[in-house]
Amino acid sequence: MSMTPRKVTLADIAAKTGYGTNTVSLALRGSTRISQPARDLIRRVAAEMDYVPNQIAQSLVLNRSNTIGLILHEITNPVLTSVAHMVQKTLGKHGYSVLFASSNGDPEEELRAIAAFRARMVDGLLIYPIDHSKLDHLKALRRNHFPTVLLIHTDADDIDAVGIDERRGAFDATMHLIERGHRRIGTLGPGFTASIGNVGKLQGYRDAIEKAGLTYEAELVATPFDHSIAAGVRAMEELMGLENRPTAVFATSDLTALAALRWAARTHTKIPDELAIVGFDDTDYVAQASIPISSIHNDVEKLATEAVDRLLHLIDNKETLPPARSLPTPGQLIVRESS
Amino acid sequence: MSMTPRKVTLADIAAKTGYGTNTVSLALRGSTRISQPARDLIRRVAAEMDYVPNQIAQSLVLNRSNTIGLILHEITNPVLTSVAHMVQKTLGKHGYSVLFASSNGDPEEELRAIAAFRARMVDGLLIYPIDHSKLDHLKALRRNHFPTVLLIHTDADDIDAVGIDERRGAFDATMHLIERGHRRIGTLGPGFTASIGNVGKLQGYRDAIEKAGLTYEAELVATPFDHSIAAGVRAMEELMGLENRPTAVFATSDLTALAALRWAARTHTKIPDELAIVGFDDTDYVAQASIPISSIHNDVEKLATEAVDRLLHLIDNKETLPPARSLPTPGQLIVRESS
DNA sequence: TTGTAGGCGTTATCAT
DNA sequence: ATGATAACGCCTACAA
Repeated sequence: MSMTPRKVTLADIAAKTGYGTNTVSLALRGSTRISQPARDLIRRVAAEMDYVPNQIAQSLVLNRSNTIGLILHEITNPVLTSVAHMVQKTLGKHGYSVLFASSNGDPEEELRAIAAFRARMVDGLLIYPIDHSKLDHLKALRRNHFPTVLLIHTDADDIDAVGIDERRGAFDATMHLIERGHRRIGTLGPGFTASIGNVGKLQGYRDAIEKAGLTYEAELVATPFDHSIAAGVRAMEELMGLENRPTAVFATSDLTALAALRWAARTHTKIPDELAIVGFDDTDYVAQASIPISSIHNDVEKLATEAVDRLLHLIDNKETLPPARSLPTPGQLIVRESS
Repeated sequence: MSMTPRKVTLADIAAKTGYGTNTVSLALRGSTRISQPARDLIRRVAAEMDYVPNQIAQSLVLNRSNTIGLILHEITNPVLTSVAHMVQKTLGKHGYSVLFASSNGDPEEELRAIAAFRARMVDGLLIYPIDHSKLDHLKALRRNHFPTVLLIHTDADDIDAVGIDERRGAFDATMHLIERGHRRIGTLGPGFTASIGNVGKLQGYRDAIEKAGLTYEAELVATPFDHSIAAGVRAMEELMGLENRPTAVFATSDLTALAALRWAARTHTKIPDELAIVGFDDTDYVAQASIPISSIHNDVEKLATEAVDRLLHLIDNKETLPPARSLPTPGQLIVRESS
């Protein structure tokens, strides 16, 4: 009957060296209060015994877990994937671990994840919320001095946020199409369903349309029923089946941009002459598509490091609670052959 | 000077209700040892005070954190992203949280992540290791009765593993090309660099070549220098610049398959007549490419749930330490126009 | 320079 | 049915 070997604790080292646990604790943390020889001995023995401080015990007494929570509403999105990656990498350098959860577009799951993380004493939260217009539960966190940074852009001034300025990006993309002479421009979700309040891109599209003196028409807004290319193609069919079909389309994600391209290929529609396409996110897939697609490029690395910096700042100043700051990271339109 | 509100504890509820902390603890956990009225009262008060048990304190005393660690060597890979997503979702249902780290292809980082997670008392580890041939540090975890499941397939019999049978998949993909009449078949990394011992796909390719009585030639193995399509195209140029160029190519990832397709488009090479392509992973991107690409499809959901099940089983039986089991999940070749 | 006592929030054991 | 006490592993304050 084998037993799993118990982890070595401060007490074990104390017993072995003859010092008290607290001397050992101080020595390992390099306190000058402990004599040099004692420190050396203790450290050597600790290394020999393969001692690793129990962070759980540390957390309990220090009231700090060196862990932050990352909640994304969907991990399959390549941009959010990159964000997750950069966040973990950056926080790792600062000695933090990352608890990860995906809310799967379900507000209940989002709440559950927040509760679960708080119960685990996370020091702060980075969250890409499901509904960009329902932020009350997150603002409440801030009011309770719980360090929280949203990974979106928001106009709200009572919550910290670092994120892509989707409205602005959508505006730029649409305006670009208008400048290319298009007067009838469709847009392809997803993200347009009413239940999910992420209307930034739709707003930006509308802003551009109206600024150019064109009229916003609901029939020009198509919403794929899921995140597959197939669904995008189907939505595209609807859009292009209109009596007065658009000559250009702003796709709010690269996946839908590829869907538009796919539809064009199947129907032998010339890109960009008969149909212009602009995407969003600028992934490798659209940049290197059979016809390279124009897209809004976002600096994910910068976004992630700024969000992390902000979060760490909030953690270091959770008592004073610095004024909320919303930092939009502007995207940049990359023009390619598709427009 | 505002203070962050201290979290409510068992003691707070005890004070308010007049019971002892221990009675409160039992009542909240529904012990029948506590009278019905007392339980009701305590639960009501706890709810009113918005009590949430401190899992850190629980972890310390129960010697169990209800947290598992997930370490991937690269999160940008769409398959690993799906795995992460499914793992988190499945474990969430079982009440576990997920600590996530990406090792970025650096063995040191992998070790650091493992240490960091153990210090946080994770109950188990799911890991897609960097080097599939250097598993000693992971086998050591198992020997120490630390529940660990690899997310790869391995022939080793002293470590638990649930993962894609890459060798078999590569074999099937290559054999399919052979059956289509190809005699000179190239293969496109990445994953072939010597430093990273993930040679499963290369082995499978070689197995098929040799089984068919063809000869394995090093010049037919091209390795892109990074994970971009551009790098894949460059590697493809090398491959197709050979004096005796291949008529088919097995791309070990969908991204490189797209790169091959891209190269073909640029050089006006007919697919599949002048060049056949088979990819790996079967993402939406290749299925819906301008020419749909054949690929090895893997059931990520099944893989993730089986890995989680296995891990939970190991956690429940960490003392007895059930015999190691390596469960390959076979991929399925989906034939499309590219071959 | 080192040791002792107390506490972080919870659960388990043993009394009452 | 409920309470007191100790323990998990660590850190801080204070005493020696």
